[in-house]
Amino acid sequence: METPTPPWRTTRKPRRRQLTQDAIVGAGLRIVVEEGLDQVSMRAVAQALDTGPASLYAHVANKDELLELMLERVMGEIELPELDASRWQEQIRQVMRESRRVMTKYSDIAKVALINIPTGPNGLRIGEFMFRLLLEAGFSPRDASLGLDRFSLYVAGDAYEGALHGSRVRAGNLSPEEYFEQFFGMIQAYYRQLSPEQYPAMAAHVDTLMADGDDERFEFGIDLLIAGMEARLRS
Amino acid sequence: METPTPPWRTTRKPRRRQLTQDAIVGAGLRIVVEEGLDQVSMRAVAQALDTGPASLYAHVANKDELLELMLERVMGEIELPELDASRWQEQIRQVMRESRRVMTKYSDIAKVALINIPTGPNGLRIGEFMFRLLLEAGFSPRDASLGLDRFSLYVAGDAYEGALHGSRVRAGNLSPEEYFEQFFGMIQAYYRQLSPEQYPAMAAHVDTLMADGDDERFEFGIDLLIAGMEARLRS
DNA sequence: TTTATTAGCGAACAGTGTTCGTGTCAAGTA
DNA sequence: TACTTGACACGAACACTGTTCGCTAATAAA
Repeated sequence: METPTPPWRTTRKPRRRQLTQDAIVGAGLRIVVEEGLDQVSMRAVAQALDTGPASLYAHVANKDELLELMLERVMGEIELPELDASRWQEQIRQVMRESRRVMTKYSDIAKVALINIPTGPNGLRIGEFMFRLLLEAGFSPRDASLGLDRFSLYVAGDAYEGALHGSRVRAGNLSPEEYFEQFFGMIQAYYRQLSPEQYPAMAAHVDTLMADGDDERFEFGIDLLIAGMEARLRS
Repeated sequence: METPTPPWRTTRKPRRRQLTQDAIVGAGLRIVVEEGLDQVSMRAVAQALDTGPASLYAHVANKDELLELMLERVMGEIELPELDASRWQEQIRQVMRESRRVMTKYSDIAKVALINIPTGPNGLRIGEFMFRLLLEAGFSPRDASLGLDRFSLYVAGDAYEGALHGSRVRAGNLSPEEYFEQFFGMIQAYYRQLSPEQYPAMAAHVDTLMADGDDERFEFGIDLLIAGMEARLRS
C-alpha cells in the first residue's frame, strides 16, 4: 500500500525513477540466484525494479545483452592467484575450480557462458591468466591457445550440466537429499532392469556408474585434461 | 487451395488422419535440420503434419519428451565399430568423432543431449560400447565409468558450441564463408585493439588464438582426454 | 445395434521478447 | 524567467510460445 499522492502536488509520481544498467543487471542476478535462469524474463526484472518491461530497453539492447552483462559481472567474482608457472598444473586446477564455484553460485548462468564466448574485461582477464600461465609453463602458443579453449569449454559445460540438477531441485520443491534419492534412485532402478544380454557391462556395474557425484566427476575431468597437457609438454 | 467438400458427403474431413509418434518425431527432425532447434515449436511440427498443436499431445507427453524422442532417433544413426580393446584409443576417438558428426548433422540437437542424460536404447547402446571398451582395455570400473561420463559431456558440449555457429549462419542468412569472415573478423579486430599492457599474452598471439577451426579444436580435446586416460592406465 | 473409448482439433489461457507512441520530467537556451 | 529540446519512462499492443479444456466424430467392444 502506497500513500496516496496529495492532489495539490503537481508531480504525480514522487520522483523520476533512476533506472541504471547496473540496477537492471543486479535485479537479473538476484532472480537467477533465487529462481533460476529461465525465470529471468524482462517482465520479472522490470517488476523487481517496480517498472514495466519496456523501460529496460533504454539501458539494455535486448535480453541477450542483459544476460551477457550478468555473466560479465559474475565472472568478476572469480579470484585469480598470483601467477607461478612452476606450479601450472595446480594453478590451472585452481582457476577451473574457482570458476565453477562462482558460476554454480549463480545457478544456471553457465548456460550463457556456453553460448556466448565471453568478450568482456572479466572474461578476458581470466583468459589472459590461463594463457600466460600455459605459455610460461613452456607450451607452444598453439597448444596454450587450444588448451585455454578446451578448458573453458569444459568448465562451462560441466557447470551447466551440474546446474541442471539444481534447477530440477528447485522445480520439484525438494531438498537436495530428496532429489538425490528420487532422481538417482529412479535412474538406478532403470539401469538395474537392463537386460544383461544387451548391456552386460553396464548391468554388471550399475553401482559404480552411479557412485560418484558432481564434484568427483569434475575433478576427474580436470585430471584427464591436465595429464593430457603434461603429455604434450614431454613430447 | 483445397477442393471444397461436396455437400452431399456426410463426412466433412476426407478421412481420419493417422497421426503417429514416429511421424511427429520425423517432422520435428525435418524442422531441426532445415531451421534449427528453436524453430521446433509444437505449432510448427503440427503445421508440418497439417494439423493443430493440440493433436500432438495424444502421442507425446510434452515438448521435452518430443525432443528426447528426436534425440533418441538421431543417436540411432551413430555407427559403432567392432569392439577391439587392443586399439581402444583409436576406437574411443572414432566413436566420439562419429557421434559429433551425426549430432552436427542435426543442427542444434546436441543441446538436448546436454540437458537430458540419454536413457533410450540408442543412448545406452553407445554407452555400453564405450564402457566395455574401457573395461576390456584394462581400466578399473570406476575409471571406465568416469571416463565414459566425461567423454559424453565433452562430445555434447563441443557439438552444442559448434552448432551455435551454425545457427548464427542461418539467422544471418550468410554463407559459411561470409560468416567466418564477418564473425571471426570482428572478434579478431576486437582482440587486436586489446591494450597490450592489460592483456599482453593474448595481444601478442591474436592470430594463434583464432587460427584453429572447430574440427581441430575438437581433435585437440580428444587428444587431451585420451592421453589423460593413458596416463591413468600406467599409474 | 448400441455403447464406450479415444484420436483429432478449435479455442483459449497465461506466459514470452520486443516495439510504438505518448507522456513527462530535467536540463539547456534565449 | 520562459521556452525548447531531448532523453527517459512506460501503457498498450503484437506476434509468438507450451499447454489445457471440451467438443466432435470415428472406431472398437458388447
